[in-house]
Amino acid sequence: MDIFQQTFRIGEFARFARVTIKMLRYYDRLGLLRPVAVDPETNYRYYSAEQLPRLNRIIALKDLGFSLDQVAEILEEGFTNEELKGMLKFKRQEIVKQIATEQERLNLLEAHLKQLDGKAEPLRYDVVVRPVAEQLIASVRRVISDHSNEVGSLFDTVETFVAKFNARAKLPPLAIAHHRAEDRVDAEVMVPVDRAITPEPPIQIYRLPAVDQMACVVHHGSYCDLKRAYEAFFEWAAASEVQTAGHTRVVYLRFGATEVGYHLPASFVTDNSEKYVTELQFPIKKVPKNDHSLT
Amino acid sequence: MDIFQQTFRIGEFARFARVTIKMLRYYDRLGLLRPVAVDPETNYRYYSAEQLPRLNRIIALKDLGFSLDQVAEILEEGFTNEELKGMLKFKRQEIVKQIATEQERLNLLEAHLKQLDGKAEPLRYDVVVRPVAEQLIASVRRVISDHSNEVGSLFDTVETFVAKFNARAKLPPLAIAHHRAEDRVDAEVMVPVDRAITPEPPIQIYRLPAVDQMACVVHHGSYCDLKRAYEAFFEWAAASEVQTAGHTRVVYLRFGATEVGYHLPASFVTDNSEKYVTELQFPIKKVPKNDHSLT
DNA sequence: TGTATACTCTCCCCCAATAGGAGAGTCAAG
DNA sequence: CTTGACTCTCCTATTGGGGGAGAGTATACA
Repeated sequence: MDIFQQTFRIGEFARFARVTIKMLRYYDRLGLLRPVAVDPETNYRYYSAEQLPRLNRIIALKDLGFSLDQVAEILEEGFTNEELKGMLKFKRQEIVKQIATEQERLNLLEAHLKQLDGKAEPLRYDVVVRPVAEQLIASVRRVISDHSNEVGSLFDTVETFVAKFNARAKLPPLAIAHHRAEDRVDAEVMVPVDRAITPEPPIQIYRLPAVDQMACVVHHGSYCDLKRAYEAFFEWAAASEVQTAGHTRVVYLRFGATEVGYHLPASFVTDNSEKYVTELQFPIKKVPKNDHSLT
Repeated sequence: MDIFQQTFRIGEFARFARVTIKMLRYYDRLGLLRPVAVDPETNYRYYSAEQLPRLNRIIALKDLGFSLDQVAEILEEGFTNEELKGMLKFKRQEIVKQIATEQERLNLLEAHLKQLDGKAEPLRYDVVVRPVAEQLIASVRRVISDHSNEVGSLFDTVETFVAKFNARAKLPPLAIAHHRAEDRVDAEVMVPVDRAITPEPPIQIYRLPAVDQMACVVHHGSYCDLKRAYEAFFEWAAASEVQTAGHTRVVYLRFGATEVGYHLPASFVTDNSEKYVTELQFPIKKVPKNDHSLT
């Protein structure tokens, strides 16, 4: 035994390197840092001081945010400096993105706090931001009286048309108010379809575009109270410093005496309104402003 | 069956809510969101549109960074608004801290990139920042000639003294250069002890303070090359925008013909220097500057 | 009425990077 | 020889689900 091959047992080595024993065993198992010797009888691991630089490199890379798999790869493959720089730059992108999400989360939280401020009772509405996929729809658009039940008959028209082709997709019907003025509203009602069927005026078939950032609020109860949901959204939007970026979609998840996705009955106006479930969807974008958080 | 109790199967409900089926089943298992009905024969889960607000609340809270356990707690316990605000503020602290760590990681990465820049061969040294615990040590301090081997005999003195009390802690010996001028250096050599023994001049016993942010560089090889490790650290420090904040500690992990933690032999100067392992420890602090990333 | 297809169920394993602990064996000192 | 500190392997748990197997179910269509 060369005296220079003198070695440490795992606990001592861990103390010197300021890592835990568990980590050393784990790195051994991964093949990241093998002990210089293992007693075949006792399975005791023996480490040498010369392994400290390698361990330090492992920890340095780990601290930079690389996974242990990636660390292993970097240590094994003899990457050139240029390749390494490429990886670091990629990692940097990831971290920047990560910080952005955290910042976003922080904004959400601040908005929530602001909304809570000065209110005694808990919030009734939760605004959730999610991407919404593109969907193929059949629609009809008309200027109607705001307080009539003409919307119901419009839905009836489209649903009947779609039913003829048996092309109803299992998604809820929705509506958009393109323009609103003095009790008149330019409304478009839409019914999802599962394939492109031939349109027949006034019914159109097209793809309702996907929205990446859609703020959604679910309202439960009569339509009379729907404005509360709108108010809740606008309050949230002000606190979150976002703007609407497109038409609001009103999604009818449950209405009248029927579930969404099925044919509308004539009894649309019977007042079972306390059971209605409606989702408001607002496409949003951030209010442009100077952001000091990232370079 | 009341027609208003009409329900969705899990797939349809998942589509409407834009969550995965797996998530719904998982939330069911956690008791976060139970289906309104489960067929006792088939175990099919049936959901109602009225559950969407609750699901949305779950998702909103999750998006704020709460764990599902916490979400469950918030939903079950009827927290007052004040309590909820407290929790949100606590969460905010956590996120701010999280962002700070990510920012720190980013700085590290930038430093690494800068260091890599313009160099062809891979880096020889890795700087690792870690906390170092307080340790009780026996030390002796003297102004000695820089190139003499007086350090060796100083260690010898202290180790011998400590050995008398059998108080040697299993940690490596270290040294600090308090002042250096023209081939003369005011050096203090230290040997860790595991209990307070009575000092005997010139030997002192005291607690070497803990350092929260210690930049560590391990050097492997002859002491002649140790300056390269210093250079590597200072380069890193410049790129990381940190300053040293205290005396540099030189930790002798392997030296001469002996491992650390044991008695120093007289053969200290025999040239087996290519096997030496030395760690330089630099207490650091961040360079104060305006930080726009956090309010 | 049979069948094809889409849907759902439970159960089990997987992810990353460890931490904690059980139960057994080992080392060093007194 | 004993005692206490150390080490070993193996198992479990963490978070928030994803993937898939194998079996059963609902529904539409012929």
